[in-house]
Formats: sequence, structure tokens, C-alpha cells
Amino acid sequence: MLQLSVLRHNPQQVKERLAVKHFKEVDLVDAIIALDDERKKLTFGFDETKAKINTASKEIGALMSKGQKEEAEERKKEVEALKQQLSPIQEQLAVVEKKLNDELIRLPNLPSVKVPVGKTPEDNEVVKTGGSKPQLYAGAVPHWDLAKKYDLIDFELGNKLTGSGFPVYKNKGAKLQRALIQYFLDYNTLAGYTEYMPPLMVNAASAYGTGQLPDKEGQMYFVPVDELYLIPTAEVPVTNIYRDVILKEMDLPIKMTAYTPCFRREAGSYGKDVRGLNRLHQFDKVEVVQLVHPEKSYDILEEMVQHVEGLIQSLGLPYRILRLCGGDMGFTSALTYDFEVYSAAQDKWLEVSSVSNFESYQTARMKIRFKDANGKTQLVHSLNGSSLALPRILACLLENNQTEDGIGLPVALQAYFGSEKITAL
RNA sequence: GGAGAGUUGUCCGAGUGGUUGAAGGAGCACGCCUGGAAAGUGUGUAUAUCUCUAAAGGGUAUCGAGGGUUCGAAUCCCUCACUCUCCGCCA
Repeated sequence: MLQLSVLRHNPQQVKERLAVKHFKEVDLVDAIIALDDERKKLTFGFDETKAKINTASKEIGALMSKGQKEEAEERKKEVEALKQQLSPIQEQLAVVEKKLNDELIRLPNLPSVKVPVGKTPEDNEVVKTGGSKPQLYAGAVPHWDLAKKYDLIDFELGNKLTGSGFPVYKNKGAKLQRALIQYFLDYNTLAGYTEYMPPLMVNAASAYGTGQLPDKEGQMYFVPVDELYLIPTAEVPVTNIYRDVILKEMDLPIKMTAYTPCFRREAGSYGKDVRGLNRLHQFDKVEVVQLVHPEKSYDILEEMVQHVEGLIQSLGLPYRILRLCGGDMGFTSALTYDFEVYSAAQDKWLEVSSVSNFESYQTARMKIRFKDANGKTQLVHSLNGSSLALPRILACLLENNQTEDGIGLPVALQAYFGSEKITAL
């Protein structure tokens, strides 16, 4: 969430930044400040009354021990009167505090000044392209046909077992998944990220911490009997590892990586966008997360972008890097770079990674802080990115590398996969 | 799922109604001591919030979470979460 101090110090600037994100209820800023004023007023009254009660109570104790019962009874009556005053204040305070919090979490993160102005994906700024598009042979087909031809993925079987969007990987398809995961994790740990294997379900507090709740409630699978959410990304459990923790400055940066399946309801998706591996309810992803000193977060964002870029380059896929415009970026992000790879047979760009700086938006919710050199506690900044999401990478690898006698694999993967190409059974 | 025990500050650990934000110890920081270090010794060592904001000082809240009893709760009662032990079930 945004910090109240930012709103209070510069409401006008906050509104301007919110407009870049196409956030409509700009008046919310003033409403929140008004609520905070009220909260302060009530808190003052509450504390003052409570202080009187506390003092009187101590005196009662002293009087009792001296045996001055009558005086004590007198004081008790005073306290009783004070408590009468207190309870309405207390009730109002609870209401105001809840309202304040409810409204505050409705504000999205402020976009950084680097965010391009714009509303739709067409307004995203291409900051870099790399690799080259392959020349496909005449009989080239999309990955869903290749998956069938080489018996790598069975979409129909997934429909039978679960439903659409839950493919079954088999044979070399399953092994290639395993190889990709292993390779991605090794690439990340080599760069200093600590590997985690977190739970695949989280409680509401964790989902709230990274911002999935309340904003994306309908996008997560929920298990009502135990009130648990299936994770939509490893970002949720991994970032929450440090929830409510005060770090030492020398602990920073904290670099974490994790492979997990990801579960997304993708309500509202349909049509050719969901064909084959393009959009799934369950998919595999390796994620990187960093918790960093606030002054360094933008440098580290660039570093993470390079890290992911290196991984894509090693796979030999044509790619481009986009800086997302205000209208297309996520609720919690301050600056996001998306990576897209070119899926040759579909002639489409597919998003395979999204690297973002959240500044203190997530850490304010999670209370992830550090003590600086002056002994003051302040919020760290959080960042994360995919490195990488598997299905679309797989789609591109299959489509771009298909030949008449098999599908070639990039050198980086060959040792993990155990052979240079996928051939028909 | 059933029965029992437990959850206190950075850590260990005392505390069953009254100056207890919390004994004692360890750790850590700074100082003294020392040629230097160890030992010894002194001081300090939570978070949030309000007043105020430049700081100091003060108030309030927090002893797993939430509620209740009471003039007063870490201490009593209720609900929930988690941990441990035994039983049951089970990869």
C-alpha cells in the first residue's frame, strides 16, 4: 500500500501519478487524508482518557493497600465515568481505522517517472529487441501440432482429468520441462539467488501481503475448507518469507529464487489466446525475488532485466523488452519490464517474463523493514521477475527450432535434456 | 480426528491480578580498563502510534491473535491459530 506520509506531504503529485495509471477515483486521496485527520483526533482523545484511567487505577491500588477503602471507592466511580466517555470514542476509532485501511489499499502503486504514458498494450515502449526470427521450413506447424506429432503434451487428457488449461506433459515433453526448470534454477543460483521450495498454498495474510488480495481475489483458486489460496506465482510465498521481519542493512540485498507450479483461474480469457500453451490454469515458472535497499532498487531492476535477458539469449530465442505504459502495468508495480519471445509458427509475441520494481508498496503491507546506519527502521524495496515462465518458452522452442527431422535444442539445454534434439518416437 | 502440555523482548528464561515494557542470563553496541586482546566493569539495547515534528520529553497500545471479566490483566474466562507429546489415520 502507499504510505500515508507520501499522501499527506504531496497529495497533488500523488494524484498526478495516479492519473498516469488511469486510476479514476482520484478524490480518494483527499478522502483518505480526511479519514486520517479524524483518526488522529480520535486517537488523541482516546489516549488522553485512557491515561486518566490508568493513573486513577494505580491510585486505587495504592489506597487499597493502605486500607483507605472509602477513598478507593470514590476513585472507582470516577473511573467508571471516564470509561463511559471512552467507549464511544473507541467504537468510532475502530470504524475510522478500518475505513482508512480499506480505502488506502484501493490505491494502486504510483508509477515511476520512467513509465510511458498510455492506456493499452500498443502504448508500451519497446526498449530493446534481440535475437533473430527463424526461417521456418515449408511444413512448419504451431506447437500444439508439434506436441501431438512428437507425443510431448496431451491437452485432451488434461481436459479429461481436470479441465481445459491443465495439460499433461509426457515422454520427452515431460523431460524437457524438468530440464528447463533445472537449468533456470541453476542459472539463478549461480547469480547468487538462494533457492527455495515454498508451499503451493498460502493463507489470506500472505495473499494480502503481495497484493493479490483484495485486488485479484477472483483470479486465485481458493480452498474453502481450509481457507487457503493456490499460489498464482511463487512471488507470493517467497516474498512473504520476510513478512514482519526487520533486517539489518548488511543483510541486503536478499536474493531468492523458486520453482513452483502456478495456478490462475484466468476468468474471462477465451478464443485463440488460450490455444495450446498460450494461456493455462496451471503452469510452471521459476521466479526471482529481491529485497533491497530503497536507494538501489532501480539499479537492481536494471540488473534483473539483464539477468533475465541473458537467460533468454542463452536459449537462442528472438525477444523484445517492453516498458509497460501506465494503463497496462499491474496494480502494485512502480515500473515493469515485460519480456516477449517470438513464436514463429504462430507469428506472435508471447510474454514470458515480467520484471517489476514495487518500491515499498508490498513491503509496507508486509512490514519488511531494515535498520539503517542511523538506527532508524525503514521499508525495503521489493522486486521480482519470472526467469522464466515455461509454457510459452516451450512453445517457442518447439516452433522456432522445428525441422523436417526433429526439433533442435539450444546448447544450454542439451546437457540437462540429455540429447541435442527431440525426434519422433 | 481424540487427549494432554505449551506459545513472554534478538535469544534463553522468570513471572497466577496492582508503578512489570516486563526479573535474571546470553548476545549485540558504545565507554572504562589494557601496549593490544581476553577477562573484568559501566551504560545502552523492541515496535507502532499520538502530542511534536528539528530534537528532546511525555502519553497510548502491544507478553501467539481476537474478544470478555475487573477500578486495574503477561497473570482469570471464552474463541481461534500455531508448536510439542500420546492415540487414531496415512504418502
